[in-house]
Amino acid sequence: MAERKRGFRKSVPTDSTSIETANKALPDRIDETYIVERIYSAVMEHRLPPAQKLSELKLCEAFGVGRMRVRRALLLLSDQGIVELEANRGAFVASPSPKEANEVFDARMVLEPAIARRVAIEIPPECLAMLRRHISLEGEARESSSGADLIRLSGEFHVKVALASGNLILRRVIRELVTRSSLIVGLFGASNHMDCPDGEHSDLLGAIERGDADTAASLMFEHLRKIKDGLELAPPRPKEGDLKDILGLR
Amino acid sequence: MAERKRGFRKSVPTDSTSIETANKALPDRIDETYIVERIYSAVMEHRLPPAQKLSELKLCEAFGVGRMRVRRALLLLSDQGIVELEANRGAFVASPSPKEANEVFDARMVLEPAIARRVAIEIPPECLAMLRRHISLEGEARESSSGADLIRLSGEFHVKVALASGNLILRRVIRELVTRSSLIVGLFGASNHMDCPDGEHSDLLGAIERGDADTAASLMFEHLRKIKDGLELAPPRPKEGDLKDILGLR
DNA sequence: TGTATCAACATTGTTGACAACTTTTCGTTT
DNA sequence: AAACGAAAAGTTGTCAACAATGTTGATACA
Repeated sequence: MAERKRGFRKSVPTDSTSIETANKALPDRIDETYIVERIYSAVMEHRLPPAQKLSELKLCEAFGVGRMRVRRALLLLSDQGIVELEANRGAFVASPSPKEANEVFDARMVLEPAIARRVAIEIPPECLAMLRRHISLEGEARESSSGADLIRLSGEFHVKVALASGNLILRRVIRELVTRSSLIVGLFGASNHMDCPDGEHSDLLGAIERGDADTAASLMFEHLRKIKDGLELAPPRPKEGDLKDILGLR
Repeated sequence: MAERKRGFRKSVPTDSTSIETANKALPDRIDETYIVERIYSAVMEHRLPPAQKLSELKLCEAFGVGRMRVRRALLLLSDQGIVELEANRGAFVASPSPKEANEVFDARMVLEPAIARRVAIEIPPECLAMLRRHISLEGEARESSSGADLIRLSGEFHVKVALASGNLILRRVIRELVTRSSLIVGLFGASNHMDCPDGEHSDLLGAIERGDADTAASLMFEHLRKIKDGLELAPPRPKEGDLKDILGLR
């Protein structure tokens, strides 16, 4: 995760459990990481749609910082596949191709079961409690049918599972993939949008709780497979310059 | 891809700790990623030691670019834990604490067995061949006792295993961790430096080849554990402000 | 000799101006 | 009216000067 030591920042909410939901107190010193966090959150909550233009000027105004900070934040985001930088054209929220979408879920299906297994083997009690609380939050959001919250919470669950390993590197990796998944679901999510099917998080946590590593891993795998299968990734939609393909030439 | 090749390659002053070994052809347009790649390589080959200062000016001269490019590259590297930025003091090659070292190997021991398992289940023949060739290169380096090569090759093997999954995200994650491991081995590597014990890569590849996923995963795990156990992580060497601990105060 | 202080120097952080490029607008032509 | 092209406007990329901070070395003093 590389927490850089930037001078002395007092109370940057780099917090690790709650993932920066919304209007929080501004840190007294805004640096790249803060901007990155906010854009991360916006993407997770589907408030920033894929391909959305991210104008430097507007971001400068929004955050009240100079262009340099914004450009650095965008560079970091682009390195993580959340944003795409096009030379002389600017930054856009990433709009993953079906191929990339496949790659993201493929990676998740390799990595997350392993993390679930590890967490099932050894999890601190307070993390168990945290995950349980989180699931009940998901339930509430489902009841009150507050879609935005549910979307965010569904993704955050996976991040928190990774966090329960106590390893911030794992958390970082999963967070990146979950955020990209959020874009993917926004693009290819089927009409019957069952993002994270109801009881599955709960089942997974149950396996973790009783230390059943194999089951935890396999539940995680199946859970991800289900989400992926719920996507409509069929037509490898053209991305750029593939007009000939569309028209059947070539 | 490669458009035009202009011949304005700037002369490389080859500073004392030459980051530029000038083996490779320079791209006609140097961007952040190129600089990042070169520093990655230098770290992997132990040509850049931990805590080495990375002066902006020297990097500018070395790569023949403006300060902006260098600063962007350093930002990316710091985000990946390869470089540490200290406000108003500049960039230094990261010098992981024992705690961070633990975290890196911990993450690897979770992720890489899962990748090995996946690769064992399905690997393209040409990747098998590539891995086999790689191992024979390692053998040669071991014979001719060319230490630098062996160090680099040992790390690269793990990256290539990840690459054999066909998933570039996995490759990227592992590459980052392997590079950080390279720093860690440089710092904590025991006197009897058996970086990647002789036959283990070969054994692992054998399991992969015959599709024995469980064995592949467990060999990878044991392999990493052995490397980690070979480190001397015992005394949580102070990093900052822990002077009191050293002096027994507090 | 060793330590504290301060000034000169060196490096990094930031800002603003300008250049390069893209997009939009608008007038002209077919 | 549609298509084309050129000027205008807007955005991004680059650079250099300046400000802020850290480092070094010299001098004074105990």
